[in-house]
Amino acid sequence: MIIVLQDGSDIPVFKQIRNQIVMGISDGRLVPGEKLPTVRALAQEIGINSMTVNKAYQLLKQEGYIVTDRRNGVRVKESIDQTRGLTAEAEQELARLISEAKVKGMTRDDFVGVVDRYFERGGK
Amino acid sequence: MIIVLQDGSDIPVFKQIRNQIVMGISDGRLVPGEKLPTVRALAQEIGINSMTVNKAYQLLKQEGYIVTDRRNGVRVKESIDQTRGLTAEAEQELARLISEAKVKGMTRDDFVGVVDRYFERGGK
Amino acid sequence: MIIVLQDGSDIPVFKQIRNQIVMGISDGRLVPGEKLPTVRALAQEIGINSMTVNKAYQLLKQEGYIVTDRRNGVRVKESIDQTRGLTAEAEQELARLISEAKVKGMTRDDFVGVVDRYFERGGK
Amino acid sequence: MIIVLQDGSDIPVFKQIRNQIVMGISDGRLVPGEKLPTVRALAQEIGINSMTVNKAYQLLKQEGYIVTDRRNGVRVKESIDQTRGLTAEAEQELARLISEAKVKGMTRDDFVGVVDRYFERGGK
DNA sequence: GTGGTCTAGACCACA
DNA sequence: GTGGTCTAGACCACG
Repeated sequence: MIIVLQDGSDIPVFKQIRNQIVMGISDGRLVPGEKLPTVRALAQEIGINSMTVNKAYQLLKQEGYIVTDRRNGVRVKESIDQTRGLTAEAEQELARLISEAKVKGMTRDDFVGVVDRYFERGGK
Repeated sequence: MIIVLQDGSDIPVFKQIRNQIVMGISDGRLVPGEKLPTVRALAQEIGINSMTVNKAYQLLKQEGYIVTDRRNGVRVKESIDQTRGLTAEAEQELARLISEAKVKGMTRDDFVGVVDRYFERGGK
Repeated sequence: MIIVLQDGSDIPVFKQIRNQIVMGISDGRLVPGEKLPTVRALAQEIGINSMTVNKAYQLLKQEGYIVTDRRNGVRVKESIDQTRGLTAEAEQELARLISEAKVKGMTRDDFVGVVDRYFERGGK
Repeated sequence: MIIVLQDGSDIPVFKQIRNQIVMGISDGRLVPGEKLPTVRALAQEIGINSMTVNKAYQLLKQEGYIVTDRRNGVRVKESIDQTRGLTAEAEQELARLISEAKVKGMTRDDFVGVVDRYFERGGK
């Protein structure tokens, strides 16, 4: 799996990495148990400092998406918690996106159309 | 309309103001043509630096949500562009939220349920 | 409030800082809303790098003990979640401590005696 | 007695082994004089490097929980020191756990309730 | 060789 | 001036 960083983005690099890995898991490009690149390898591959990669991995670990282990390196967690709900933070973001959609005249069906487009993407 | 700042939020204050005004327009608490408080008045009301309010207004103006006028002060724009589409940035954020929902086991219908909950809120 | 680092400890510095601040809140030496030293100030005071202090503050923020804000600096959170329960991790540690106590012949009352000694310490 | 390693734990493997053996002695699953598996046997059983098992055994020996003997292999010590006290390190950890409990609103009785739950477990 | 920690510097957006 | 991010290097315990 390839990580692509946006250059002038206001999203910090470590969060871009985190986001892309979560999306990779979501759409099946990364499968449970799969080994991720080592901190150093990924850092070199995308040309950044290894502490930044480490920060991304720490975040993913804390969120329960991966496990890190000196023996096995870094792996996608076998069983990710199926809470079937958004975090409060994510829901708030969604509410904002919906507000912005409405203000530009999008109907509920317009919006759900976009949702469906992304929902059908990738694994399952 | 009342602006409420979250204390320890990681969202910058100027963006919180901007977001709340957009949401106010979206749900009808602010109507086209309605006069907004002056920079100084709003700054004092919520107890922050007026530079910060100014920044929020500049952003809203640039995004086409409000118009400023030396005579009339700041008003909600009469005709906000009805592009009926999300910005590329917003769509990318939505894609990320959907990924996170999927990875936690939410189905398309679960997600659309949340969308509907927010869509029915407020004006229109 | 003074932070004292143990030199040869196997507990990382950032965690020592985190622990001492939590204990400070617990025994009333730090009160809700109280301002903590800035990242740089604390770093200089205890003679370590500011990134290490930052790491400690990030952890405390994530755990809900403090709020950080560009306007106000760092403050003890006003309302810390009163879950009235230990984390799974903490409970596991306690279980281990109890095992070690039992194996050395401590009775339940011996152990509760030690608990009481610490429980009565500091603000309620 | 079966040793189970936690996959993504931040506790080093050798310490996990040490802890589980101490807990085994504490709750009676291992009795004084009982023979433990050889380093090599245990290493193979749980699928790790024998250096790691060796490290755990060395630690247990140094702490006075087991004795090693060229003829008899490794055995649980017949008479473990009944100091009836916690090590300074353990007491410090307990103090920290109590702080964290208090800060989350646990009362002394709440905490002692958890202690009792674990104290009644297993032998004695 | 791995992840984890720490340092000494630097730059940035925010307020 | 504040927190937040990032770099380039280093050291450590673990396995």
